[in-house]
Amino acid sequence: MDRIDHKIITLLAEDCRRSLADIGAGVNLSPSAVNERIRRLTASGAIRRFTVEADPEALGLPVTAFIWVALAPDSDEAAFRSFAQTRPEISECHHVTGPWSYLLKIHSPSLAGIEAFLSTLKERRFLARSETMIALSSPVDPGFSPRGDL
Amino acid sequence: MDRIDHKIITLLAEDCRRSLADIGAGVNLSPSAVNERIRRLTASGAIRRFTVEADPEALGLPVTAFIWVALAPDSDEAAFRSFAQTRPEISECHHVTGPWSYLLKIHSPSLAGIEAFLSTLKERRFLARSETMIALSSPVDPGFSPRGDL
DNA sequence: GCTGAAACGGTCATGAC
DNA sequence: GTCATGACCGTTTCAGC
Repeated sequence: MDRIDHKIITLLAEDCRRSLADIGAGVNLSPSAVNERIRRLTASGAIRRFTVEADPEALGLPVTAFIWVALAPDSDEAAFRSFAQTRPEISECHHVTGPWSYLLKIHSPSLAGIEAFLSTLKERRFLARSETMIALSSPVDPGFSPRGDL
Repeated sequence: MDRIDHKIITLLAEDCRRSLADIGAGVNLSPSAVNERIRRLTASGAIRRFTVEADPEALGLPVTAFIWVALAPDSDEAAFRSFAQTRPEISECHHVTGPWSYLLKIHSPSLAGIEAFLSTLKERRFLARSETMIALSSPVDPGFSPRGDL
């Protein structure tokens, strides 16, 4: 993972469809050398996946919400984590320091969808308490990259 | 934006390097028809960009932090927004409901980097107050897609 | 939106350093 | 071990329908 690998990842992040020749011109390497580096970066996990950033609104998900979750004392934390991984509306789930257990980022078609999601958390007895903040606008946002089939 | 466009975006999100023929097989369309749809989805902004998801740790950014920001009463909010857009360590910036003005997601090489970032916010007189939470682990996280040159 | 042909680009074997 | 060259072949692209 040297400076060249770094540059390659930056170039791919901007546009992962540029040709190996283009990238090679940017890092003074032949297409095949670039290809080999990309193969290694992908194999090592430095590049997780080639994907598209979509506009959540275009996908019918105009509401972005952040939910602070305090897990119920008797809840199964491993179960919560796998729950989070299987719900496509959760685009992020972080175990964080501070008074809350987890921070979730949710994409939803409507506020009613957020309410329904909170109901699900309650039904499954994960929640001790929670706090929800709605994103009004997002000057910087990676958007949405659907995991699974939505 | 019909069901087929939706499916195409989902398939591209999983792996945007699959061939038009592969995608076509998944949606019962010819490669050229798929290509035309992708072109339209990109032109309309439904697909923002073709990119790679990188592992922040591999890029030397093992620390993920969320910073709640309350803007100083006399601060220039437009300036804060463009500041946020130009700082590569900010991977998300959301204007949110609730007691705080903004939520930032930061990738940093170290805790010292977070401290330095907070100092910058103070120096620029953006901050009334802030609260920082460090991500301990992330069961669901899109990772990092470098904007700009880092 | 499909078909078919042409241009392009990714891939891999080979050889140099 | 890493990289460049060049030929092969799958893929994208575009014209015509």
